[in-house]
Amino acid sequence: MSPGEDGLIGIPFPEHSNELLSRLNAQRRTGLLCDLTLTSRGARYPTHRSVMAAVSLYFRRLFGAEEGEEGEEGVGHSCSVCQLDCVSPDALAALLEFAYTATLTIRSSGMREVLKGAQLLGIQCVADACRDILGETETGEDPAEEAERPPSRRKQDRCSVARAVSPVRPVWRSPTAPDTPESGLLPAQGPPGLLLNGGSHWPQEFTHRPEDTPSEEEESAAQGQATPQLGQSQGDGAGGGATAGNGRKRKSQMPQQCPVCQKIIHGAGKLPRHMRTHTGEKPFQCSACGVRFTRNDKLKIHMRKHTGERPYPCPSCPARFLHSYDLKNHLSLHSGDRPFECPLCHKAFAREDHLQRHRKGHSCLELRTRRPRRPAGPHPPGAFVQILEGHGVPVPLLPGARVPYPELLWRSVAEPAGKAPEKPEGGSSPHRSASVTHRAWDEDEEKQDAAGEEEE
DNA sequence: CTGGGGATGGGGCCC
DNA sequence: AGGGCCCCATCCCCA
Repeated sequence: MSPGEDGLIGIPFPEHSNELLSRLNAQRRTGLLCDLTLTSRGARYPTHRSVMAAVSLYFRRLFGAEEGEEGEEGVGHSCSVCQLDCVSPDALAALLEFAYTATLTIRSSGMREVLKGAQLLGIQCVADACRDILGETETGEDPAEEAERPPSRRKQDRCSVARAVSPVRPVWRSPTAPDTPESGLLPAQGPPGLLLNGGSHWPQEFTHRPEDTPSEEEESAAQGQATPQLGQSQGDGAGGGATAGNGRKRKSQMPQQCPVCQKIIHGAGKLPRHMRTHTGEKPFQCSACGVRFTRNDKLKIHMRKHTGERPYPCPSCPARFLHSYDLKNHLSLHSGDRPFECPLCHKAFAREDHLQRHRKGHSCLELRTRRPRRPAGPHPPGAFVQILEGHGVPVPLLPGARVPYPELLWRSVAEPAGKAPEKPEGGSSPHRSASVTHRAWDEDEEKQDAAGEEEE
């Protein structure tokens, strides 16, 4: 195609932020490029000013990185060590870990210290998470501002203005004045809580994730709320009628938001289970081999290895399985069913994940020049986007391969209106997705046909 | 590259 | 409300 002058093309790299953070964390661990050392009661933590300023309102103020303060000479320019004895070493370590990994890993017993540290440093989402877990509510909430918050952006609630007023002042040391702790290096108005007076621009800014790109979780949450009747389709049509037919009728009540990742967890009592994915806690230990699990139902299945129990026998052969879904997969072998067809090369798979793998890899390089007019099999939504994603961007089309409306493809990538590939809309049961996806497919097909006819 | 088994995490139903 | 149990989707690993 001729990119020419018809506008900008935005190619998203979803992994970039993770990789960036990961590399920054590696730099922190090795001390590379660290220009700030935090200390607490003798413990020293090398870190990066820019990261701390990005995650902490306190440091942002301190370094003059707050919006509109660029002109000022932030105190941080002359400081390389920040003594934070008011925050316990463990809490400080946890907060730093959070800053560089977006995951807070702490013991329950240390929660209060972390909360205190998060309040002091103006790391509001952590403070909120700790408060949630501790069952506390933030004091001094301004009902007026609360009412102003758009209800659809709950995530921002986590980033509300820090109002915690702390009497504790961190102590600064500078290489030039190592022994003059409070030598005017503190922000004029002290700790972050004191600095703030309800500045309304701050909640938007203070977040750990890009604001404009809806997260997976948000999307799924939004989807769940917008179309609850679709969300229950999980057991409806999973290939071959594996379900007993009674179906799962409705979302369970009480969806809860994870204070760490903001994901909406559905089902009463499921949040603690989810939280263990963040904390890494594995309270369920196998008495036979000592392997630990985050969930007791997983331990129970694990125990089948020791007992030799394989409760899912294949009716057609002697095979027995540990899991019901293994049997389900296995049964498709007997039936010969291959309901998952690659829309590019039409190769069929018995398992959806195998199709996904096939499409993600480079195994499917054969682009059809013309699709069947009304495909019999299911076709995932955003198939064209996946053409691009499957082969990297930009697309190294095979010689002779023809893609009508290439700009359409680019636009699909640049403006992923429906977050195409990760999770096929409305689940992935082939029968269900067929009805959902045919529309998108047909639209594309019409355009494609039109283009094709033009060429002909 | 594909087939197959296993692991992990989320959701629904039930108690 | 919390937890047990089950099913599901997805990912990883190995042959």
